[in-house]
Amino acid sequence: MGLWLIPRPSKPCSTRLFVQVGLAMSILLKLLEGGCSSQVPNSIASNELLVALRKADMRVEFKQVFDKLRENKGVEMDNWGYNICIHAFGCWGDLGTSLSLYKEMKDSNLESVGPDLPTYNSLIHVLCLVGKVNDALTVWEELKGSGHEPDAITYRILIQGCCKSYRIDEATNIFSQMQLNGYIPDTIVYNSLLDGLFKARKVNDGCHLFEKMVQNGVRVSTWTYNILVDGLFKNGRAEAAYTLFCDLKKKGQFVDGVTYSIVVLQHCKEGLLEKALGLVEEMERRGFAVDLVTISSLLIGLYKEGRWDWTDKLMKHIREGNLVPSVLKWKADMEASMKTPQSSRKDYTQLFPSKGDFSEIMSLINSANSTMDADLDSEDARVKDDDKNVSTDTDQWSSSPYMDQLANQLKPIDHSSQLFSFSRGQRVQDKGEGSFDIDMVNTFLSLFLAKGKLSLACKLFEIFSDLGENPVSYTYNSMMSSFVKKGYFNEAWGVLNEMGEKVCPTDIATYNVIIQGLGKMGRADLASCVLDKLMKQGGYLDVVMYNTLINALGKASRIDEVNKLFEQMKSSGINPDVVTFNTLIEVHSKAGRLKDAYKFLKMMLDAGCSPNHVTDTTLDFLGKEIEKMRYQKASMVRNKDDFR
DNA sequence: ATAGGGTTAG
Repeated sequence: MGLWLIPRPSKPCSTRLFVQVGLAMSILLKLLEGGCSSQVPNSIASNELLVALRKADMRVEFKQVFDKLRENKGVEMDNWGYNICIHAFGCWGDLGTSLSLYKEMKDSNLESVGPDLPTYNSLIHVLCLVGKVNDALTVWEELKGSGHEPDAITYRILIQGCCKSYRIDEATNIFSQMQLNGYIPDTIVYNSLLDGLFKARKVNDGCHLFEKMVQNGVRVSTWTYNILVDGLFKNGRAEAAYTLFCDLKKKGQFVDGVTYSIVVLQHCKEGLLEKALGLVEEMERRGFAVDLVTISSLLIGLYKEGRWDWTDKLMKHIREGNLVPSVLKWKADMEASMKTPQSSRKDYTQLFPSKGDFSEIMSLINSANSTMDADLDSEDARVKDDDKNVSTDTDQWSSSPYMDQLANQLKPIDHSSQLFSFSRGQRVQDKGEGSFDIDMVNTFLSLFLAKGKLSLACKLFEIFSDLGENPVSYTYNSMMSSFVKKGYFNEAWGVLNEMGEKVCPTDIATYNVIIQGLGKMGRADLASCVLDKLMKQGGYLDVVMYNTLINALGKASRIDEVNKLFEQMKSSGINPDVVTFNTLIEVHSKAGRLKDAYKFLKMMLDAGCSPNHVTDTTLDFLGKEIEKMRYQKASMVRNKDDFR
């Protein structure tokens, strides 16, 4: 008892819910034990409980009930039960269990048990969640030809999966198919696609979709406007975004705490701290919660401008709740811990045992290799399976042979095949005072790192590791990124190593840092190697990844590859942004391809992408190069004249 | 179920 009464910090769930779910669970377990006379729970009761446990993110308890049910004392799992479990295990990253449950459903002797459309929807969802969007799409294709009609849920899951993995053209395509098949996309589907378009830097398409949404009479929500405001800001349309924000405020609708948070962040980024604080005061006045995310933006803004004294102002503004006081207390505690020289380790270089040179990267590449080989093996297996099906002609008809194949090729414990998932770090609300909350650690880490205070960052890392807190991928990524920036490659690979040992899920940012590191080490060859494997495994590239790669290749004077990658970027449905263009202009200027550099400048302006201060410095350089070139040409002409 | 912070360019 008591185990499930401890609230999981990841979701803002009420303690009451935990108590209720916990009670329900203890009753059900009692019934299953046969401890309560002859009462036997039915499947509906257990399914309801499983759903509740999943929603409350109570993994351990879910597994407990699941295991009990599987001991097969009285309750048979029905289709609904299977579908709930497939979905739940997938949500928690356990693709293996989901797939074996599917297999079990197929092999079941019970007439009433077998995969149905909800099963396939769950499986497709799970594949998308663990980042295997290619597999999800294959299953979907097979499903369409097997007599199963995809429903609105199938379409929603696929569109969301494609958007999150930057397969924006696929997403748009499925969106049209959905409408052709008579389904009217709802607010959620529109919002998902809208966000995907903005994240892929397709501002015009995004705005167009929004207009279409309004024209078609689809209900727009606060989320829609938040996506729009954020999307405009991030795509260089700050003025339009701010105007929209003000209009919405005037109308007094479609504004919430997140809307303010978005605008506050942008102000902080532009160094407009007073305006940001003014907005915080306003949101407080209007009763919107100033949460940890907003406070993080403010803290980073304040610190970058060196204005710690303004935290008093923060205190004044955010009276409600004890978030600011506890954040400040957190900061004080942290600073106190940093002063005490309890460290046995002398300096940060000893923090991460550097196991040397390229071996980690090579093993990374090798592991990518082996999973690729496994895929090839399974490809063979598939061919063989097909042969078998034809020759033996058993009644092994399946809605999705590919799904069966995925389930069959499964190893008992299969974490290796997972590339990276879309799950971001867990959000911690408020663990109480004096605790080192990972989100705060991450915020302060990036503060220190941004100021180049590596040793402070390492100290913090050390303190909270010693406290037994678990770093998340973000923590590792930002540490690695800073080491790479400073040229401490061994330390960076050390972090990568530690990350692997802690089985911390890698995300796309991890790969971004690796590529960045390889580029800085002058190993663009390895960078494109990593990229290659990534693509072959069905991984995806985001805007940052393309930009990092273009930079790495450019610095290595691999201009042809740069241009190839730029084409690939566009054809895969991702629009270049300011960073892309700035990088392209710089790289081409430095390579002496001044005409090309100019071409990209023109392309940038034509695309409606406004230059920023980085563009200015790059153009200065380009201008000087052009000047030099003219001078050289002129002197060449002079020389020729002299010769005559 | 869908949105906001902390990782890319000079």
